[in-house]
This record gives sequence, structure tokens and C-alpha cells, in this order.
Amino acid sequence: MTSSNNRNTKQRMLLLECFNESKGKHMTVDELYAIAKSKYAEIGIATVYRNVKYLLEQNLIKKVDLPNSLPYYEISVSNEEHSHHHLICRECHKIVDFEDDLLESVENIIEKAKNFKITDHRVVFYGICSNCKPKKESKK
Amino acid sequence: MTSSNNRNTKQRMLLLECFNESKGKHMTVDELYAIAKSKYAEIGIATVYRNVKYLLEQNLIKKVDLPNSLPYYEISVSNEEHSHHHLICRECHKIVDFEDDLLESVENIIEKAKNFKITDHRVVFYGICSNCKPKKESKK
DNA sequence: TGTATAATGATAATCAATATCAATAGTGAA
DNA sequence: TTCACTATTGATATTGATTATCATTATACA
Repeated sequence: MTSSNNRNTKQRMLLLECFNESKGKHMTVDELYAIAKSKYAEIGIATVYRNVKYLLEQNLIKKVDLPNSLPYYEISVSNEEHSHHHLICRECHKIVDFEDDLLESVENIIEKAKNFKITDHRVVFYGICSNCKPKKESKK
Repeated sequence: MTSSNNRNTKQRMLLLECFNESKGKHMTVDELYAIAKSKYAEIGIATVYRNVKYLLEQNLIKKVDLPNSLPYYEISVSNEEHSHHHLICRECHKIVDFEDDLLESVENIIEKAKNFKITDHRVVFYGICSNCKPKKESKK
């Protein structure tokens, strides 16, 4: 193969930069497009879609699938798998991360019961976040 | 209000019947449409979408959101919440149900750590189902 | 049985995502 | 550096799922 199969175009570098700058945040394609466009107005939406796909394949970003919403994307934590969960507030729709996994023993039970080798999981918890909880008011 | 706000049309009854007949199975809208059409060829796809929405509002069916796929719908278990999990095989893409919840203690930990009141959750496990696992062959 | 209007079926509109294609610009070789 | 190859881009058409529109039909109550 003579020429490289992954060229570092300025659009691609820019998009990766956008992900890097928003560490720990999720973005939809449209949000990413808006941020990228503010830095380089010529960029096209198709390029954003294509590079999101490319960065996913390179494992540089991760897809976050949440029910009833467009997919989010976030920068990968290069370390290791680092499986974390998402808590979605039903009031303000904010997404809170929870860093620990905690599902090992649950997975063991399921694996034995169903003879199903679990390799991965996606978990979303719904509820009310700390901000939206009624504060402990004094009575009346 | 003079007239009823939910009329029992034959299309609506038919669709509910389709759900009842496929107890414990999930269906996409297109699958449901195909089944309904085989019993009543005049039914339109828009009617299927409208009644899926209606039946969801009535809590007669449940939406099952799985990553990277169209939403599935299944009949509700009237009993109680009956939260069960879905195991998706990465080989054959079959969806296996797991009846128990098992997440109470995990939820308690998260609730305390994040001061987040959990009301609900959606969990998907990925892996290899029993059919797709290599059988325990004799050596070589 | 008559009537108001919810529901239907056909189809247009919308929206996210992908495909197409001519023009551009990285990249390795000379 | 320059050249040539071709991956990538941007604009736009296309696709596929879902929703909106609207004239027509049919359910349910009086």
C-alpha cells in the first residue's frame, strides 16, 4: 500500500480536538457539528458523520446509547474498559455519570442461570438527581 | 364529554390481539405491521404507529429500547413492574430474557453515592448465548 | 337511528443518517 | 520540492423510520 489509509485532515483533527476539550461530556452529532463549525465554518455535516464513524472504529471515541434520544459520543478513556453507568434525571434530563461498575456478581448469576457468556453491558438508571430533589425544607 | 375518547376499533383490537398472541416476544413496528396485515390486509402503517403510541400510553404494551436497533414493543405484564433484563447474543442476535432484577443493592449504592433517587432502569447485557457457545468438544 | 368526532388509510413532510460525486488536499515516492 | 495517487471533503440527493395532514369512515352515546 503506497499511501496512508488514514489521513490527518484538519477537519478530522479539529473534531478530535472538540472531543478532547469536552472531556467527560457527551455530545450528539449536531452538538459536535455546532462546536466544530464555530471553529471552522466551512466544515460540512457529512464530514462530521463520517469522522464520528472513523473515530469510533479507531476506538478514539465511544458511542453512548440512551433510550429515547439520539446517540451521544464521548472521548474514550484509553486506560482500560472503564465501564461506567449513566443516571438520567427525569426532571432536568441531566446525565450524571457513575464511575464504578458493580455488576460483576449480577453477571455471574445470569451467566450461570442462562448459560450465556456476558462480555459487555449497557445500563441506564432513571430517577431524580440531587438538584431536582426537594430540599429538606423546614415543615410547612 | 359526550363521546368516548378511546374507541375500540377493529384495527386497535387486532393489534392488541397480535401482541397477546406473541406473549413474551418483542416486535418492531414493521414486524407488527406484517402480522396485522396478514390478518387484515387493509390496515395501514400509520394506524400501526398510532396504535402503538396509544397502547403505550395505556400501559398495555412496553417499549424495549436496545442499542443499535429499532425499538421493540411487547405486551405488558399487568402484575407489577416486573423489571427484567435483555441478553443479546453477539453471534446470532437473539434476545434472551432474564426474569429477575438483581439490581437493588447496586441501586442502593448509587443512590447513596450520588444522592440520586433511582426510579427505574434499563439494562442490556451482551455476550454469547448458549446456542452459539462452542460445545465442549473432545480435544483436537 | 342520528350525529359528533375519534380513528383510519393514503400520502406528504420531517428528520437523522448514508450515498453519490466532482473537487480538493494529505501522503509517500521521485 | 514537486508529482501523482487517492482518501477526504462539502454539497446535495437518497434512504428509512416516524409523524403530520386531510378527506373519509365508523364508533359510541344521546
